[in-house]
Parts: sequence; structure tokens; C-alpha cells
Amino acid sequence: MSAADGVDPTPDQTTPRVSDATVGRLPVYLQGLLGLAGDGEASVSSEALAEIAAVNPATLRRDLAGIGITGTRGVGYDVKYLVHEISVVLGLNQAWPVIIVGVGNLGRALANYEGLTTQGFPVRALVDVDPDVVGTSVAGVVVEHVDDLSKVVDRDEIAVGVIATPASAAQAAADELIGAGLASLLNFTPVQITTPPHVQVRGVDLATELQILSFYQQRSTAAASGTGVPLGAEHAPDSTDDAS
Amino acid sequence: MSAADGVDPTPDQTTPRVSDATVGRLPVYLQGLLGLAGDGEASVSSEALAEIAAVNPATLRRDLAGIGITGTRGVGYDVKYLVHEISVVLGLNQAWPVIIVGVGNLGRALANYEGLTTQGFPVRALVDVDPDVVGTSVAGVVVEHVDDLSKVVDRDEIAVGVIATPASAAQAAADELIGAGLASLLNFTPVQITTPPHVQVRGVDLATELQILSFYQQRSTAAASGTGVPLGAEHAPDSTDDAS
DNA sequence: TTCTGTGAAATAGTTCACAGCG
DNA sequence: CGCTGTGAACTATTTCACAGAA
Repeated sequence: MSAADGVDPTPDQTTPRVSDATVGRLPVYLQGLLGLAGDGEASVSSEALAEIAAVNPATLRRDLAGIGITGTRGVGYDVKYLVHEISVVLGLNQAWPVIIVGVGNLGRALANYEGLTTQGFPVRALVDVDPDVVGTSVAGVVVEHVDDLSKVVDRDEIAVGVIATPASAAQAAADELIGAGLASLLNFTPVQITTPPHVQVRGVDLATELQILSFYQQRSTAAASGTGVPLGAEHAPDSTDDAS
Repeated sequence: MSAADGVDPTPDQTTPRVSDATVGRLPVYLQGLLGLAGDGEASVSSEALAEIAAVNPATLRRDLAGIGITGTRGVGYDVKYLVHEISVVLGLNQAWPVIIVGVGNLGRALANYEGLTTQGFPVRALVDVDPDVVGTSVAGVVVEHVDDLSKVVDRDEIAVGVIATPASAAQAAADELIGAGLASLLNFTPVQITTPPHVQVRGVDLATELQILSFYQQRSTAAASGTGVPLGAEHAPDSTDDAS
């Protein structure tokens, strides 16, 4: 029983089978490595890089071994080589043009975020529904109408769709992006969008992140002060107000 | 992380020990439940909610049981009750005032994002280093100088610090926030910041998310087209065939 | 000697499957 | 009956610990 789900005459071999957990850490390693490279470091030990990435050294070594990266015993890993290899594994040796749907506050901020372009995700297109916004230029890109989305995706060879619409329009935006042939979406709205299985969606939701922080903060405060109410602010529970 | 390691005279009992995996899903359930509540639904089965949240029903039931939430056999879970209980567990029955450090494009977008305030994370303070920005008003909040950060945190009873500075200033911002007594940080820069163990940091990094998307997109494209180069763009990197 | 690569053990998390309450 | 709550099996991931390459 290979890992394949359904019927697959070609079990694997072509598939190195990198675990999701590993994939999630690769960008962290890469980030740390870029810092080291900037400092002129030629090699790193798994221990040093693990510290930077805040993981266990064994985990790091296993991750690297798992994607076929090998170091030198007694020495460590070659920084430049590592950067290159991880980049290849992540697919960063090529550009992945991005379209942003929804040019409000957030969309505008994203369009202006140069980290995107410099990291290989050039913002090639912006679309919105608002006629007042369509035609304006943001970060050097002219905003087009969302009705032309499919055409635009095709024309600009877009690879990734970013959803920065109001929550109410998120599902529609996703549907259109998928209809245009995209299989990689990044959803900035707080709603869960549903997609066919071949589409990869990742969500970046502020509220979610904050709620998780809130949980841990509450827990640690409670632990510290016995039966703690956090901070100085004492808002008695109750009030489940917005049952919306 | 770092739950009790070695010596702990009081093993637990006070600590319900909710798993990280569960905590990460609670906001998703909550989101789905709010939608159901909005539709006027009075109760849900684990199956229905699991579908909305895209998880296995057993996982959902276990999560809920794990935080002490109980349903009614043969019926399901009471929506309003669930919303309330999850909110309490996440600590959402109180407000967690937020400070944003760095009022650039991103900081401004975050400050204007009303989702924050409506979900119990009011943006109470903004600080920046730029004298041109200090004194201006963004989203109804006057930007103060970062030198006053500690004072501001104290005055406004801030609970969460959001780092929206340029990457180069991220660590310094984190240090100041921690120095001001905060234990919950949300880092929007692409750099890994280091903090003492009692501080919870969560990162929302666009590049990381996109790199992960890139990986999966590349994998699926490769799988689909045999030996695939993705999309129409054919950037043959140099053959990085393994070097093992 | 140092530091990788990896069996093997330990942990964590998921999912099945079903007893049993309402 | 339908659907929860959970033992038990299973799968995934982490971590230890150490053999062995450079």
C-alpha cells in the first residue's frame, strides 16, 4: 500500500513525498539561510541553523535529508548550496505572477509590498468591481475590471490568485479565479472558501491569528495568576453579544 | 511548546491541555458557526459543521469534547452555545487592545481593517519612527513616536503587539514590545524574531505562504505533465539534479 | 574530533467504528 | 433512530542516540 489514494498504476518513485510539516518549515530555513549568506557565512551546522529556525536539529537534518539535500559530516551544510536547493524544491527558481482581486485598503497594501516582487511573486494584475477604481494605477499596475479576470489571467500568465475582496465577495472571487484556471489561491478574507480538490488554498486571516494568540495569552495569564483575569482590563465574560 | 519538561510538582488538573492542533481549528469552527447562526440555524451536527470547516467529523467531536463542550446525542450541538463556549475558550469574551508598530502601507491597511475591532481586537495605538508620520491620524488614532511605546502600551492597556515595520526594524520592535510587558506578538515581517519563551509570536508572512503555494503548485504541475515545467513560462533553471 | 544521516523509540494527531443516550 | 462521545487502531511527526564519514 503506497501512499496513493485512488487508483494509480505508478505508485511513486517520481514522488519524493515531502511531508507537509517539512514544506512548512522550508521557507523558514530559507529565510535564515539568506540571513547567513548575507553575513558571508559559507557553511552552517544543523545545530546553528536549527537554532535560528527555532526547531530541533534532528528535525532539520531529517527535513533536509528528506528533500535530498546532503551536508558534509564533521562540517555542516554549504550555505549557498542549501539556498539553491531549497529554492528549487520550493519552486522559487521561476517567477509566479500574481493577480490581486479586490483593490481596497488591503489589496493596495499588498500591491505595494515589494517583498512580493523581489521574492519571485510579481504582482502583474489587479482587478476590482468598483468603476471608480478600475482604470486607476496602483503600484504601477492599472486596475482592470473583474469581468475581465479570465482574460487577464490568461494574458499575463498568472499563477497565483490573491483574494483581497470584502468577505462577502470571497467565494465569488475564488470561483472566478478557479474558472480562469488557477490552482493556487491565497485568501485574505475571514471566510472559508470551498474549492475543488486540485486547488490549493491558503488563508492568511488576521482574526484567526489573533484568536490563537488570545488563547495562549489567556492560558498563560490564567496559569500565572491562579484564576486570572488578564491584564488590567476586566471585562466580565457573559455577553455573547453579536450572535449575528 | 515547552510544556512541563522535567520537574513539575503540579502536573495538571488545572490545565485542560488543549492540543495546538485543536486550538488552530477553533477559529475555523467559530467562523463557520457564526455563518450558521446568521442563517438562523439552531443546531448543527458534527457532520455538517465538519463539512463547513473541512475536517473529519470525528476530529471535530474530539476537539469539542477536549475543551469540555458537549452536544446532545441524536440531535447535535446548539449553535449559540457552541459559539459562546468557543469564544470563552479562545478568550474572545474580552477585548484585547492592539498596538501597531510601523505605520507604512501595511500598518495603515491593518489599522483600517475593521475586522480587527469588530472581532474584539481594537487598534488602540499606532507608533512609528518617522517624524512626518507621527502626529498624523490613521483610522481615528493618532500616531505616536516609537520612543513612547512603553508608555503607550501601559496607558492603553495594550495586550497584543503587531509588528508592521520594515524587516530591518522587526527585532528591535519586538524587543521594545516585550520590554513594555507584552507577551503576544504578531509579526508581519519576513524575518524570524527571537523572543524569550514566555512570549507567543505568530507570524503572518506573505512570502512564506506563497512559497508553500509555489511548492504545491509545482508538485501538482509536475505530476500532471509527467516531467513538468509549470505553466507556459519555461524557465529552465540550471539542472539541479540531485547532488547526493 | 565534529557533525551528519538515520534506525528506533517516543509523541502527537487522526480516523474508524461502535456503544449507548436522548 | 440519529448522532454524540470515546476506546482503540492507525498514521504522522518529533526526538533521541549513536554509527560512521570527513
